Amino acid sequence: MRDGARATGAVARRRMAVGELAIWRALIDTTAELRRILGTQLLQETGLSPADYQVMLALSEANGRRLRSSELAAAIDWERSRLSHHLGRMEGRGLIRRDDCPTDNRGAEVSLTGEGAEMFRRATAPHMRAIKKHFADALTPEQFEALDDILRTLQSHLHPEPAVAPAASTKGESS
Amino acid sequence: MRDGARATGAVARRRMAVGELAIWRALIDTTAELRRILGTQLLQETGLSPADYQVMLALSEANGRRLRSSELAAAIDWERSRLSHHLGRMEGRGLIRRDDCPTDNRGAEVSLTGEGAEMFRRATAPHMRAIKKHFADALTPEQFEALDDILRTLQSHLHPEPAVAPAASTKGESS
DNA sequence: GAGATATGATTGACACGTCAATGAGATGGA
DNA sequence: TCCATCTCATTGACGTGTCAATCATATCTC
Repeated sequence: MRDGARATGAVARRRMAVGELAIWRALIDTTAELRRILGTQLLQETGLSPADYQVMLALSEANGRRLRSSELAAAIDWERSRLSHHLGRMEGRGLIRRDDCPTDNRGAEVSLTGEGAEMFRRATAPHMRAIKKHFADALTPEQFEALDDILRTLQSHLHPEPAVAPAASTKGESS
Repeated sequence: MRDGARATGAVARRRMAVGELAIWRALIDTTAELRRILGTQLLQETGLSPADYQVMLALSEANGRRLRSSELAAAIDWERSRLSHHLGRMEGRGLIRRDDCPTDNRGAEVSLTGEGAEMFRRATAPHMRAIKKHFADALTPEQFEALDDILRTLQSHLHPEPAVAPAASTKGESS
């Protein structure tokens, strides 16, 4: 009786279990704490905020080490206005440059300055070490495997593949 | 050979594996996306931000439904100045009140207004449904169990228990 | 090629978070 | 009692994030 939904195709109408809610809260709290710890350490040791690092990582991995503003926004999944504000601040600090785009006069091409590239280079190793220390060192290979599986499951739940033949979805999400 | 550290007490000096870094990024990205989705929905459906909700949840669960400002900050793990700013905004919107504390003239006692309590009450069910829909419905009981284990492991790694007899730690963390 | 529309990017207003400084009251020792 | 010191809470400055509005250029259609 406790599970509520029993028939195979039944819509799961039961309320969320208290344990599930507790795990949700633990997930949010723990990841927030990890972000806070690593973000503070990154800023203090390297002068770069996590946002700076994300922008510079995308640029340093880009083809030709430069990206159109909107490509950069897509690469790191930011709103364009957020990126525009942030690039303005980073430009003011001399970390990045914005040049006119040769193929589209509306657009801008963003690239690291020499100083920015050097700062990013120096930030990488300490940041990796911090992730290892506070996150990776904690978990066993089995736990990594389980976490990988969980995250893939959550991602495919958030972004269900558009079925090739959209006849009968067994997900029960719609309706 | 692949694991690098073999001797039982050896300090793990190997670099983080690329797979571990990928899982770290997936963890950060996925939780950020979940927070964004749930936060947007909460705000649009109820007019409360996730921060509002957190404050109001702590107040509604508190003994006597009121808390000293610093107790509230501790309960939700916020800096006091952040809380002070946020309470100022919430007070302006009529969600909470600050009264003088009878036992300590420095302090303030925070409580929900009638309107605030009613807004929180109305926000609860939709928010729980959203967490269920986007998070809880995705995972199997086995995945919940694994996630619970992983989060507990991460927490105890972040906050190692001060050993009763602090003689020889086998953690290998220090020096 | 002229006008409607779409797109790339920026801006302004405002909510939010952090840090350092401050004010105001409690506390404890001479 | 008087003063140093601690704690509670707030404030101001500034960096950050979101939303709606804007501007300029590109593109599409006739």
